[in-house]
Amino acid sequence: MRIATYNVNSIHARLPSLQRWLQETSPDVACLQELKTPSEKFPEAAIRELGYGVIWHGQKSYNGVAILSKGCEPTEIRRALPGDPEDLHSRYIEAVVRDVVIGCLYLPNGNPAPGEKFDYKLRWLERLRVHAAELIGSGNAVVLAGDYNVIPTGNDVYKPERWVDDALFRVETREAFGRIVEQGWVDAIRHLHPDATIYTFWDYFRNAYGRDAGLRIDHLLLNAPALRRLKAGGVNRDVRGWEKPSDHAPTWIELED
DNA sequence: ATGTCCCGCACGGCGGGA
Repeated sequence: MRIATYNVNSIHARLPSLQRWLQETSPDVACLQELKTPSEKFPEAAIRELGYGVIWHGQKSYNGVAILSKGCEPTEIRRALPGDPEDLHSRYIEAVVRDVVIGCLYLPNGNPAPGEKFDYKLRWLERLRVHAAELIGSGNAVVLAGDYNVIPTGNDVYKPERWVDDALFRVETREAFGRIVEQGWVDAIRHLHPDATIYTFWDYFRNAYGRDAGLRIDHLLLNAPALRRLKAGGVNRDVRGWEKPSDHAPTWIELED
């Protein structure tokens, strides 16, 4: 069972690339972020034509998340991260696909930091910590996949010294992410490739992809039942080199059925 | 500081977000 996460940076702008990627790699589950569309304009038919069931939670202009599952419908559990009913950003959707609980998340960027946006990011990370604690021991295999907007360590960025004041790499951000991981979650890609340089994002500026000046910010966190089934994982980095790419590349893992 | 892409608004670039 292959599970992928892909920040598309607009589902409409990215539909040709998304279709090509789904056809070429055929993931069983695809978690999408940054749809940038109201729910009613989500291209449901185009997704279903490729053989995927789908649930989504859109928002005009910003954010937006979706879970696609090949050959079946995701069974929705929730479409908001608990803990703040006044937070209306579409940043979280959760479903069961076959026997795996999938949380699809788009964590706030948080820049500029410090500031209100950074405070919101840290509150969101704390809400995720509380919810992750509920999920981890639920008895199911659980995968929390998405754009975390967190660079976990200096090995996950091309020049860490340039990012120390950025909301993606500030100490507060890494510590908040660490408090989630220490519950017993495993960062699947780093677990499989402990010493490799792996990026999932290259910004559109200054030929970042051509220079391989990237960041690793798209993660799949696994609880123990999921980790026991982990076989492989990686990044479809060539997708970042396609015409009209997202600034992120799809990141995937394979679990035993 | 800059760079680029995408959105809405509303048809021409501009502001906001990343």
